[in-house]
Amino acid sequence: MKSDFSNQLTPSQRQAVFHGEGPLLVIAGPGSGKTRVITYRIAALVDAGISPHNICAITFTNKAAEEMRLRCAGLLGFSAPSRISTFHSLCVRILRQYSEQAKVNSNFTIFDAADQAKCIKQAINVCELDTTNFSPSRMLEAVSSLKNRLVNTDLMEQKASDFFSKVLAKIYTSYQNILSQANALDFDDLLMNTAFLLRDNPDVRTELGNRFKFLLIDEYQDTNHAQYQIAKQIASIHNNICATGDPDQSIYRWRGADIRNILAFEKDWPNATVVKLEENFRSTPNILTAADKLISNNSSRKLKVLIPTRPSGSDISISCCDSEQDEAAIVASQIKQLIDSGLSYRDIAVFYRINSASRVLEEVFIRNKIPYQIVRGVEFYSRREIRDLLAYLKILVNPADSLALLRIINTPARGIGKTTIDKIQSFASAHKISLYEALKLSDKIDSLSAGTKAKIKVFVTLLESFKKDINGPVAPLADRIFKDSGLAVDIKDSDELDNITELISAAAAYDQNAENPSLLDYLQQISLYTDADSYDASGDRVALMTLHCAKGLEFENVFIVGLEDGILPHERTAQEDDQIEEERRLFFVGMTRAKSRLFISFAQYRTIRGQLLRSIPSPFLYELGIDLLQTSRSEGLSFQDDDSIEKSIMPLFVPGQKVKHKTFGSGKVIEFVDMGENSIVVVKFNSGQTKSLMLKYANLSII
DNA sequence: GGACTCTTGGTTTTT
DNA sequence: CCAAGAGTCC
Repeated sequence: MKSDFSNQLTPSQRQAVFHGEGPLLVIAGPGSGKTRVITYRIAALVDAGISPHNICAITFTNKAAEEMRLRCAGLLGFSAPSRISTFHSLCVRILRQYSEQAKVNSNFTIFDAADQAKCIKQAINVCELDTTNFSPSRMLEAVSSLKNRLVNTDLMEQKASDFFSKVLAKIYTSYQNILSQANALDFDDLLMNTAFLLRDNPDVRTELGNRFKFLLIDEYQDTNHAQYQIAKQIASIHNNICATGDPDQSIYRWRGADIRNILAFEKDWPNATVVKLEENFRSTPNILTAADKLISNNSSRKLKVLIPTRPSGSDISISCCDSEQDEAAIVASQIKQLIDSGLSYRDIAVFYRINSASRVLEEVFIRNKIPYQIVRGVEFYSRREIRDLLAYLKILVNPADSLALLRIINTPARGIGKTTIDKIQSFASAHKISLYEALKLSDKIDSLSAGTKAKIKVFVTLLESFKKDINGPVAPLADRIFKDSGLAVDIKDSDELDNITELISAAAAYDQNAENPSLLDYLQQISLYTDADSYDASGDRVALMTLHCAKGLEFENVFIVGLEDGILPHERTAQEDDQIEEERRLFFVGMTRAKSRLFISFAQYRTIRGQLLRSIPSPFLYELGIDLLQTSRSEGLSFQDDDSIEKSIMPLFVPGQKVKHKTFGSGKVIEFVDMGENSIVVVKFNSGQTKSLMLKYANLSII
């Protein structure tokens, strides 16, 4: 078998694939065949006599895991599968298996963002605080960051010294209480609890270390502290850890990812072998050169070169558009040209910084009959009708999940309204029982009328009647609940019905394919599933997605839209240099997805929250080392040739010149980019902010 | 109890 | 601009 693929690999790839025991770090640039190396490494290990059961590979997304599983099965000839999954998925399985030591109930519900939002609001209320001063999203972010850094509530309460930390500790504790009452874990809990489980139980650590004798982790640059600890604990038993990643592609710092994990790998594993994969098999030199110029503006990085292996290709196209509608139309027409030249829609992707940017593209694509597919974050499972049906399933598995119960107690309407629910809730908290138990005991709640009690009884009987089927396949149960609960009658439009049908057929597929199918496992797995995982490359459609979603993918032709200051880099990141660097990496990731052609565009006006605002090209554009004016002209787009008027003002804005701006105050010119009428002045204001301003609109005065 | 209107506030990226 | 929540009316 070795000979089967060793000749398909470069020397450094071969070194990584056939590396035996001991820690291994693969620093791999974009398009270097990193995923392929991991896949082959698994095969090579099996070839060398390691049982597939003893291999654990961790990918960044479910989609990546699925693909790797398929490829491995191909290489290994469908022998027993290795454990290939995301960190979260792995943790769910570990927590279920060692629920006792981890101090959780194995039938826990996984709370998603919407559930979390409800819980944090409740927690803020319980603490008698105001959600205007302590905004739910901010507090949730803070709690999440604590968990990612493995700070539990006890530790936080000890450590909290200042006012904000004390408040946060209080909210954190009551948030955790609410979750534990519902027998629920959020995404971060999955990691934190697993990390603690491993830390506090040497037996479990040894057992898992022996089970997963080889641990491979992809996208190591985007692991957070909790994930880092989990990996370290498991691998500490045998040192057979293989991490792969690219510090230049770290784009999840905001989610707790700690780039230091990959930078410090050699310190953590002193005898580590380091393999660099610098050859790029994906993109043309034109694209790589520009991407390299861009990323070299980042100061905190491990120097790495991109070695092109492909022949030279087309220039990068940069389009200056009037508005976002104009931009979408230009993208559409460029796509049509590509199609006319014989390419397929499936070879084209459009990337944007923020999800909301997809709307105008969709509208224009529909008008122009361009088939497309939006690869979005979570969408499908957050649809109302889907959540309703899933809530029925959840309450069957985990009766403590009051959030699910509250969702369906009167959906479809069955005459159990707010007043009744309030009464049941106070009964439940008075007797320290769950909402569902209180429902069952509704006879004992004196304040309820006989009619209401009867309605509750019908509802409880309905749920109980579903319970006898929870050990069977999921799809028939879901179908039965949909019909018998009355949800089916409530369905208004055909889209909703389509979604339900899709859910049920997905459940049927689960019943068929899962290793150990059960309703509990199904619910826990789909909680980790996102629409990004549902990207289907088989359809002949243009893929639309955020730059974050684009990670790990590649396309012949890539469009990146909205290269404007405030969008990419996003204005919320404009404050700190390291955040700007992450935005730059994000753009770098987007660019390096392109194999043959790269189209970049920006609009001069953009409607933001209903307001038409003037926008300025992204400072990143000037870092690409491309003559913007020339490129744009060659595209025949809206750059104007007549720049004679502005030329005369130009020499005034040389670097170092002090200027004054109406809103930003005074500052110093750092850079002047001569683009005639569209010239840009980069000014560092005394406030500390650096802004790129369009000369003709900025109304700068010389001081 | 439920449907409707009005107001307010919030606006990045996702496992 | 949009979504969520409060408030109002039947």
